[in-house]
Amino acid sequence: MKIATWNVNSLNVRLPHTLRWLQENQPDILALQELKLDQDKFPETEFTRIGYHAAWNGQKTYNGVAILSRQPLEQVTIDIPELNEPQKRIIAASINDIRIICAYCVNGEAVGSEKFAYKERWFAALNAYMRSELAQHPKTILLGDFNIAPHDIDVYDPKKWQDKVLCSPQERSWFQQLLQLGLTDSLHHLYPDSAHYTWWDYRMNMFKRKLGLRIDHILLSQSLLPALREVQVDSTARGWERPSDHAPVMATLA
Amino acid sequence: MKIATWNVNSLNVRLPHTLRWLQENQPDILALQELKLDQDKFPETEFTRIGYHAAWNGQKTYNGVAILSRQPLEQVTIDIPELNEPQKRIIAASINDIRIICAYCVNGEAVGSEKFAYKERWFAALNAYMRSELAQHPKTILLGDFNIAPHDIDVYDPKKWQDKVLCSPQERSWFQQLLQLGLTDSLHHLYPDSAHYTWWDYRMNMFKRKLGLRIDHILLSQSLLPALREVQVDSTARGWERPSDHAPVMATLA
DNA sequence: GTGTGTGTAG
DNA sequence: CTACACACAC
Repeated sequence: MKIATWNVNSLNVRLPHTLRWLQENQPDILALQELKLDQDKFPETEFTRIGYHAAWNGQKTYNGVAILSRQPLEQVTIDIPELNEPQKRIIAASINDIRIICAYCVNGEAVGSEKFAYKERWFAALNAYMRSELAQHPKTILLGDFNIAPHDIDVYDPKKWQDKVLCSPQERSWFQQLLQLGLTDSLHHLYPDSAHYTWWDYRMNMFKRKLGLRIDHILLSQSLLPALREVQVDSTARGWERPSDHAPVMATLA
Repeated sequence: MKIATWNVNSLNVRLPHTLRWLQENQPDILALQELKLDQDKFPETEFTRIGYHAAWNGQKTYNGVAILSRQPLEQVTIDIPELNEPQKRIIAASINDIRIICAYCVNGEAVGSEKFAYKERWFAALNAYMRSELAQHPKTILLGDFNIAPHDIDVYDPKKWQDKVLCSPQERSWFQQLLQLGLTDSLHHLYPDSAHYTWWDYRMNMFKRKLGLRIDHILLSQSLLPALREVQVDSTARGWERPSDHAPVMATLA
């Protein structure tokens, strides 16, 4: 089974990219973030036409997440119940016996900012939410844009990024607290010592210069970990015309 | 000699269109309107590279005019001297013994509006300016976007446009007052009874539906009129990708 | 509808 | 650098 995540940074702009990527990579499941389109603007038929079911949690301009799946989506839920907020960052669904949670985590702007304080509260809520999901569903996958680079190996210039947003010790501890619930960072698990970036800033030719961060992740619950075979970042999609600033990440399970 | 006019509606966006049109049509002179770029942003080398001299009167965001010519441009002047205004709507130059005045005339928004009153004042100033130019230069060509459809034949639906801006009796009288200085509307002179549109609103598929207006004109002084051979509107350029809403108009002189 | 500027967000 | 909203012009 192939399961992937991609922050498309506007599905309006990136619909052709998404369709092309699905056709070329044939994942069973694709989690999308930053749709940036309203609930009634989701191009469902474009995906059903090529054999994917879809569930989405849309919002105009900002955020917005979706799950595409070859198999039907069941028990679809949106948002974190405890967290009363208008931002559409979470959608969850069960596909066969696997619980999929697609997340677009808060960016946080800068360490110490108001948005950073919100990021902390948001990750605390995500942690509680995942504790509950894991209790209900032994086979759980949490994937999406975490806006956290968990280790220095995930950063092209760790010194420059030290204590900066996406890389700060606080954020990394929030990420570790998720793992402590019984989740495993699949790419890090397979390749703990190699650099794999998933996001390159649009500015200053960061992609051409291969200067990126790994902030998109696929986290597996313990019962799924033995099935893990491969995790790959498809950076070719970052090189397409008018690309997203993120590349898709795909895990293969036996 | 071939002399043309084109309102490109942003030379930033339409530079490729302009270069392509020059290559394909090889005019001796091309007058451009609505450059929408600042004086220091004009892409001069792009034109010199393909054999055209250029003079321009640039303005950020709005207006802006230029003259391109295979022969050198002399006695270049900008604006209407009498009219103290910041809008860059006029550039004039002498090419051999012909005086070329490129004009982007005021639109006027709606009959009776403040901008319409400005349009009246502006055309009065243009009239005085042209009287002076014609007195100095027997061979004179005034061309550009006049924002006036001189006759009902120049309008796809004269009833609908009756008394509307671009077609009102007042505006048509301002146009006629220009002709009374000794200028001839070259296209109307050759084809007084046929419809030739030069502008189609971007909205409502007006170009596909062939619903346009003739508001871009090439006016010749009396001494040039005997040399007039042909005037053509190149509406194919309006059908290109990401087109200007205006088509180029080209006159051929013996 | 298309363009431009400004502001916000990433 | 890219995307979006809004405002304005045509």
